[in-house]
Amino acid sequence: MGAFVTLKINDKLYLKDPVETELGRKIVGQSVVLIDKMGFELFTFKKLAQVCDTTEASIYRYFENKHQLLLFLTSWYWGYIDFKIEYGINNIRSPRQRLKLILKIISEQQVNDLNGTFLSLDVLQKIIVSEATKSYLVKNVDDINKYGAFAEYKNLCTRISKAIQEAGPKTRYAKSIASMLLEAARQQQFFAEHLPGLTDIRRNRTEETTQFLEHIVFKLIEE
Amino acid sequence: MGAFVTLKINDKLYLKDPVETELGRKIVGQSVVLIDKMGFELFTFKKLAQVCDTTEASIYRYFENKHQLLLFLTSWYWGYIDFKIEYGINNIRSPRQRLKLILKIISEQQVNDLNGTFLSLDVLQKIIVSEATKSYLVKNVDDINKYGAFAEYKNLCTRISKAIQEAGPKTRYAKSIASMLLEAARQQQFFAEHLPGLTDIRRNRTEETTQFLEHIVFKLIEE
DNA sequence: TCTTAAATGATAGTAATACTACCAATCATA
DNA sequence: TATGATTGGTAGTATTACTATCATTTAAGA
Repeated sequence: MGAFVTLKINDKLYLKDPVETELGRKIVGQSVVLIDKMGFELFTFKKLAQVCDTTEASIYRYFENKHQLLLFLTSWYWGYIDFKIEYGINNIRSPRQRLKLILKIISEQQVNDLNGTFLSLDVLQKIIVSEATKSYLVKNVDDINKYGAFAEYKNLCTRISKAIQEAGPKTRYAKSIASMLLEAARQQQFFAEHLPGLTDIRRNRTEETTQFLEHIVFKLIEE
Repeated sequence: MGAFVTLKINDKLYLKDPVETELGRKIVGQSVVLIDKMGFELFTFKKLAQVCDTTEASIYRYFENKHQLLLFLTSWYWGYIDFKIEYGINNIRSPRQRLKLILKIISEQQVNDLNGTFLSLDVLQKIIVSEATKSYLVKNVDDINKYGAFAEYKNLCTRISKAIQEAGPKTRYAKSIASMLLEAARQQQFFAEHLPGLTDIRRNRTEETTQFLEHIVFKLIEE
């Protein structure tokens, strides 16, 4: 896969499609590195312009502001994960096995299989862990939701919810369980790294997060 | 309870204890209202000074910056919740009933039983839902964690984790389950309000969140 | 009551942020 | 060769996030 993934992203998530141009891809690629380095709060378009050898004005031609860029990045990531799941579960018969694979994909360490693409998946995943919730925890969430800014995330959540229902048709609260798992995957990873007192998962042990998710999901589903 | 709750907060969470002075209490009380109104990103000390009829400089005498204020508010809230749980489960014999009460307290709509106090609990709870994760999702999380900024949250999490162990001694991943529940309580509430496609809980139905948490926790614990 | 220290007010100033506007230069294409 | 799209470069503005200084008020103790 990797090199030939081209995700179509909601065109409200940019002013001008960054994937289409050299500069656009550079902006997106470098933004991931920079946000990872300094955190979203200290990240600015001015600093991004410097590392891209371009100007602030040029970046503003692609994205209205840094929050829109964050929406773009998160949507891209969730779109990628959703694609990976779709591709992966395609030929798996057992609903329980499908669910297992889904949990693995949403919680495992992503290796950079995007050779030749404009962004490195492993760094993107790092910023997803610590910054993705900021994409929706904003005052104008309802406005940006209206034009479909969270479509990729919802798709993914719906897919997981369906997989839960297939593995356990009588399971209650399937949607809530799906979103809880999706959030928990990142959250427990963050806690393991920074607030270890809040989790049983150990640092740099993403496989333990997968195990945790499996453990709870198979107790929650009901046939 | 209410009127006589005096929580001792880590003194690294302020420059000068706001609870001690008239102005300090006004700052804290109004900050909650203002953050609720405009969201944490648009909230500034200048605007806060205006509604408090004071100056920016005076506010900076209490808090280093708005993030420290957020840490203060969240710590105060978790301290309060922890106190409420301690007080509530005191005379309950059954571990399962204790656990039930805990889930209720962390997920139910808080009524403002703090008459005569400087802040309104119901509004504080609203901002906890949408802003609390921002207290730890910052680049310098490790530094602020070192001086105990998250002590109240950890205490609460540990208490819940223990309650889980008491209700189900063989339960695995008790800490992770505790933090997951604590986060899910707010998260599902936020989704119900703003992104209903991600949850089974309906708007303004906090009792459904409680039911959801109960449903899953009693499937997860093992005797 | 006088004195002193603490708390607040008032004002000013600085560096950085988050943009917007404008025009010139380049580049691809018809 | 003309045209339009893309980018560069510069400038400017309002706001943010502070810090510093000094005057005034208030509270508390001798």
